[in-house]
Amino acid sequence: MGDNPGVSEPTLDEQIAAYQREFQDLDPQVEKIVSALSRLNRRMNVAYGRQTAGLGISNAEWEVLKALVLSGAPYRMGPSDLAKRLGLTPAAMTHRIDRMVSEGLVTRERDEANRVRVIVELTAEGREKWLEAMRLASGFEEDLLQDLSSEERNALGDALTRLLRRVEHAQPDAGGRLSDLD
Amino acid sequence: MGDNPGVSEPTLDEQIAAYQREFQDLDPQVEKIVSALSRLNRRMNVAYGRQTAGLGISNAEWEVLKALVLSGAPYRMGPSDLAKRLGLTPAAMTHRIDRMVSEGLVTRERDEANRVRVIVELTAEGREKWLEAMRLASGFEEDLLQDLSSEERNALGDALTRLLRRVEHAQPDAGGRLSDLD
DNA sequence: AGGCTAAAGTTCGAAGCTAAACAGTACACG
DNA sequence: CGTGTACTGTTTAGCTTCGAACTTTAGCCT
Repeated sequence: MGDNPGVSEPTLDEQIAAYQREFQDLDPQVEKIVSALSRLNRRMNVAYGRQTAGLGISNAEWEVLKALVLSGAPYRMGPSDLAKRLGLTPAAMTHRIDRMVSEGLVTRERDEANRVRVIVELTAEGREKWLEAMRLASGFEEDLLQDLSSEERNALGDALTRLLRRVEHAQPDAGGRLSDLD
Repeated sequence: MGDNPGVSEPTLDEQIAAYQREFQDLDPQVEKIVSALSRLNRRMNVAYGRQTAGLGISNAEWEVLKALVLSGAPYRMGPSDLAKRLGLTPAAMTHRIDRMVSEGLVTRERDEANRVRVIVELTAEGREKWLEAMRLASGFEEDLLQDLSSEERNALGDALTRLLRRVEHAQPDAGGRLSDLD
């Protein structure tokens, strides 16, 4: 009895057809773009998750490593800045840092110049982990775009940045804590 | 003291420049696409979240409504099928359905033909909520793509579906519960 | 039939997150 | 100076999720 095809993974086109059946005022061209975007992003996150898991770090930890590396040498940030950057509450950041300190990926110390602040700093091991993850990720990304010519890549990048600009302008970040990592 | 620009929201280009500084083997064209994809997706999810919140439902609930509507009339699915569709464990599904039943969005009843199974069915109110959310979402999406010509939209949709096909082939869904909604 | 295996859904305990209350520190201003 | 105000990071309580054990039912196999 078990097999029930079509439930767990409808094709993109099937899905769009279903949407049109249920909601006529839908531009299939628009919906195709939006659905593909969403789906693509999710698959990619799964792929990243597997790669980082293979290195013994979680996706969450990888995000912290990325933020620290992107901040540039000497790879230091305060917990609140990290939290803003990752789109988390400071509370969540506290726990994440706890974990990462105990795993030797970062250190945490008080800022002697301003004793309210805490400095989270990447360790050599953390940097190494980031590098390994980065190698895997960039390989995967290169692979993903393999079918697109350089012109197509340019056009794609251009279209996406235009969409991004639009969504960023349209929404003045009312909530406060919206920006986050990629 | 407070203001610390550049920490909470680096420009896409700034970010890519930083990546290149730290990791030379990186194709900026590729990274631009990937970063824009990720960022764009996140902003869109935030926007969806606000819209559904305005309707009194959570993003999580909206996903369930979408899955049910997409399944077609009579808008019924089992909890496990829903869970697979949304990429959740059955345990999480149980609780979500509890909530939605108590809010009148769906009903839950045993399948008399096969008493192991449970049937989750959309209520009229649930369908109405879906419709309202859909109207908002499609308006937002139309707005988002406003700057792109029809040719550009076609090219974008085409490029994205090609990427999607590639990522779906490259990863044979080894984990089992990977597919989910958009 | 009688029992074995498989599957659906729920329940239980642990992990991670959020929002809100709570400290501790620095700076401004009377 | 000393007090008020703002800001940083941690703690606490509640919610959602996951992984795994458990219950109930269905179908198979001698």
